[in-house]
Amino acid sequence: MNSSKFLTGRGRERLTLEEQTLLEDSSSDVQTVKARETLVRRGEPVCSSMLVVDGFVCRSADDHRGQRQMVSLHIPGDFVDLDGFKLKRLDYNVVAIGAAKVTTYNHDALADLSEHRPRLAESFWLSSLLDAAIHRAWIFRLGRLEAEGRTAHLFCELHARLEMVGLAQSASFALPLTQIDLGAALNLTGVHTNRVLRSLRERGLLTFQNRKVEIHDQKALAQLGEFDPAYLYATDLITPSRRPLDG
Amino acid sequence: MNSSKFLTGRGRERLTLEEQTLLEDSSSDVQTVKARETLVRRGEPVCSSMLVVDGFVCRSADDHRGQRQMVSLHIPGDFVDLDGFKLKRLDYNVVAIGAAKVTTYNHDALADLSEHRPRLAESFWLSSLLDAAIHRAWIFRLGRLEAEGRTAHLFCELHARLEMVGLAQSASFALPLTQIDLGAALNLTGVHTNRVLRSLRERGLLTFQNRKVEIHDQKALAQLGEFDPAYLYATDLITPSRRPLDG
DNA sequence: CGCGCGCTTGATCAGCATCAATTCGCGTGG
DNA sequence: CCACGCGAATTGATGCTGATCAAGCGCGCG
Repeated sequence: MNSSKFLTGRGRERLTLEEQTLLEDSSSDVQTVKARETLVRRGEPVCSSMLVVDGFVCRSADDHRGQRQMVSLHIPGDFVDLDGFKLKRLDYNVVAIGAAKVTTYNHDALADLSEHRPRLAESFWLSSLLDAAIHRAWIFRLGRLEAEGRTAHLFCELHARLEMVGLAQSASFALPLTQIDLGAALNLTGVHTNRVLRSLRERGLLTFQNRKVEIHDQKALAQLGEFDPAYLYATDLITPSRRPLDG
Repeated sequence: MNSSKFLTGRGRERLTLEEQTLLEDSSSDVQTVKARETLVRRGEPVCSSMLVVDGFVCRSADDHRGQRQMVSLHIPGDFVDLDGFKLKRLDYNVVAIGAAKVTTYNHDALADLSEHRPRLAESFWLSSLLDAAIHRAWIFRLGRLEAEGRTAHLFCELHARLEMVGLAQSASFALPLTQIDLGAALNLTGVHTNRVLRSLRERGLLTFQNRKVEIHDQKALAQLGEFDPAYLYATDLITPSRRPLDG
């Protein structure tokens, strides 16, 4: 595997090779974490931030009865808790979904980098802005779509995001979530998630089996989920049409 | 009214007076906008960002049937669309709620400021991070709480945020939302919002009448809404216990 | 003074939760 | 090699939360 691979994503393609290398050199060795492992607990002070190298990691919050709400889902190339760099503690738990690989960046190193390399600081900010945009899409999804639409929308988002970092072959991708995990993201019970998936399968839109998604009718799926990928700012990020603070 | 008043909020109390003045000098004159006015439309290119000076402004996204989902609600001192500075277009509509006053910051001016004043750039980033944290609370609220809890949680959040900028007298504050607006934030119909408000009133928790909220039992309200204000990072922001990048 | 918007209340309906039971796949140990 | 155990998937029956439909009320404003 190309060693610079875990630096792509979230607009970091726009950094110069030197900047990418500088960033990568500040990261720790790659650590492998187990499925369902809680990596950081809500409220704890943090002094480093985590980048997903392989697999999926989510942020979640628990209600009074211990029920989990997934508040975001991160793919390779995503920082999971970059906000900890500025806020020094997290308002969510960080939990691995399936086995995953991560690297960590010490906050001292990040402070050093962002002080001397404004473009790196800028890319951190950009990453946070994309996070927020994705959060807004999740709010929209929970609020305005019903079960099938929510599910369709999430699959469209994941497909689009994975495609941006080269992890989706045309219309299929690996997704190591259980149906209950999916429900925790979509605010559905496991039982109902199962029924929705069956419906989507029977309608010829997609299959989700053996931790693998195959999208059979992307257009219909996007329509059902009212999915408009504009909020992922894909073209803006990958094509550096106009660089900020720089000619 | 103190002219520096509209600079407080979102951690900008931590800036030096000089930095606050510098920022304020970059803003346009205060503009008054009408109730329900759409200030920026989703997808349009933007070249300035807006700070709320007085009143309330929300971000919203519409579904296929034109139904609005409010994705965030901004109070005086909040930037509404600072992400437009980096992303150059918005993934949401900006809509005034009730009459409001705003100032705008030209993106060129912001670029200039953040280039020469890293602490200002940092405060912009921090503001984005708080936005994201609030988004996550909204996701949690929509996902894990039912109607009464959602409503309680939102009122707790608004009370806490308004208190941070000195706009809540102990347990009451102005809130120029209709019940339908509230429903658009909470994902409830106007009819059900009305029933929930009645229930909360009858239980002695709060009243919301004549665009004014009075909280009668804050503790019970917080418990019903499972509200933990940690995600607002209030103490961290107002008490500069440890300044980043600076002694 | 009447029109419209927001608030209020009642009746019915639908989406999804909940409860319950069975099956399937897979790793583990006898 | 097979019995066992456990988590995940699947399916059926029933109930609750909140949507929808409908109607009346209060009040500010043109």
